[in-house]
Amino acid sequence: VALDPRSDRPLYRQLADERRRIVSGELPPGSKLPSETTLGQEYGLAMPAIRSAINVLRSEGLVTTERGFGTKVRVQPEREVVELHAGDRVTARAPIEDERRQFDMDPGVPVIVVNQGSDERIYPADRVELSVHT
Amino acid sequence: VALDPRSDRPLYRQLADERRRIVSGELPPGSKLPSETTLGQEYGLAMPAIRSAINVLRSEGLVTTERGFGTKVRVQPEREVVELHAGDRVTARAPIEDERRQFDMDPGVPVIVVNQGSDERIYPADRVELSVHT
DNA sequence: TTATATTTGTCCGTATGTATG
DNA sequence: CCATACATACGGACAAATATA
Repeated sequence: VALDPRSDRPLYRQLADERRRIVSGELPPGSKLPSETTLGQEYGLAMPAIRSAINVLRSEGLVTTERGFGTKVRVQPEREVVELHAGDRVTARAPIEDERRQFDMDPGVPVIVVNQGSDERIYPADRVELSVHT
Repeated sequence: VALDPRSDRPLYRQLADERRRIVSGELPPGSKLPSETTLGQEYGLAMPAIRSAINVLRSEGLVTTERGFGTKVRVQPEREVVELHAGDRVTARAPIEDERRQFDMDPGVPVIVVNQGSDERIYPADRVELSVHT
């Protein structure tokens, strides 16, 4: 909780280290973070530093932010099991804006791309688990 | 190239639409973008808007930025083919900072997680292509 | 080697708009 | 209607890394 201004690490990255509390489950999915102004007062930082830290957590898919409401720990959706078949090739990447809109994806969530021959299927990575048939 | 200040879409997102030039290949991997100050003059925007637009492209894995040098179209590494086996389960997500450092990953690149039983393997998504054995 | 200019990184402060409750 | 909260955009300042002369 103590930020060190003399450290080489920028303050907003030190603040983003509070992700420990999310990863560990101390802050459960759906729980609300303090507002940006509150965080600014608590840590003695101005808006830009606070927003940069939250941006880091958002790009890591750990939190979601809604305008006029606030930032909360992201709730993961149910995963649908998708069977892979012989010859399938799988990659993943960040979606471009069109794909994020099309699939209504949260920031920080990748897409999984499955190719078979010339056929290509795209899935939001947080809504599927690919499984190799036994 | 024409930004519309009266549009509902924020200026930095309109500017990020220039990603077309990267996706289409008009700007090939490795090519350098104009500096932030140059872009600001060209589009009549101040630094924050320019930086926000570049942030979007960076989080989409389309460009990389080096301090003191500038921003260039990201060069994709070679992909190693990794064979999947019966019972493997595959997901993908954004890496947290520790993982990005550990694997020396560019911003905007996800990790692919392969589980088999209690065993878990993690790969940088831009350096592998998973393949289901025929 | 040294020095300088360029370029991005990291903060601050402020103002206005818009969505939510 | 009002208060709260985030989104967008402007401005400035200094530091650090890189490239160039």
